[in-house]
Amino acid sequence: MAYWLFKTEPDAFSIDDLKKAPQQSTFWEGIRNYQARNFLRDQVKVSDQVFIYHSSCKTPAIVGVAIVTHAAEADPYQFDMSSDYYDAKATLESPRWVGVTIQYQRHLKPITLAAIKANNDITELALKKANRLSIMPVSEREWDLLIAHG
DNA sequence: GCCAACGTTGGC
DNA sequence: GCCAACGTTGGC
Repeated sequence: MAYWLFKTEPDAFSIDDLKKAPQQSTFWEGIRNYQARNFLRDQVKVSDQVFIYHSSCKTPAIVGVAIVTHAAEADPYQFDMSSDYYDAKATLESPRWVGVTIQYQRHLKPITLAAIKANNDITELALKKANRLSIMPVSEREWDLLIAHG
């Protein structure tokens, strides 16, 4: 089992939206970054644990935990010409973009970016750098530290 | 709203 | 395959 951090803009889709969704689940669509795509396609597995992180908002923070309930599938929006996520180079035979399905687990007392940056025990997490990855791995050690901290 | 950091594109 | 120009992300 592995641990991940997924970024989302709460104005677009927040952890509360996830909690309110049917089956408290959602297909995590719209990832259009190759490094993030590769993680989703190759490494994110059912039962992996996911930190939900709110970005581009007043207080950027890890706000809760979700669990992966379905491994990577083609993101249907890449084929939808009316979608912002449409990609003319993607084909049904070889989809370029994928998404996974996650289910809400629980809220956490928000672990703010400021707190993470100030925590000298957290050294590997890509958030520490000016990293714009929307899907990033979290080591088991740092996951446990963050859970205990928050 | 600004802007630094970084990813992507495209000409050569 | 290099790299400049451009676009996007995301914290502040």
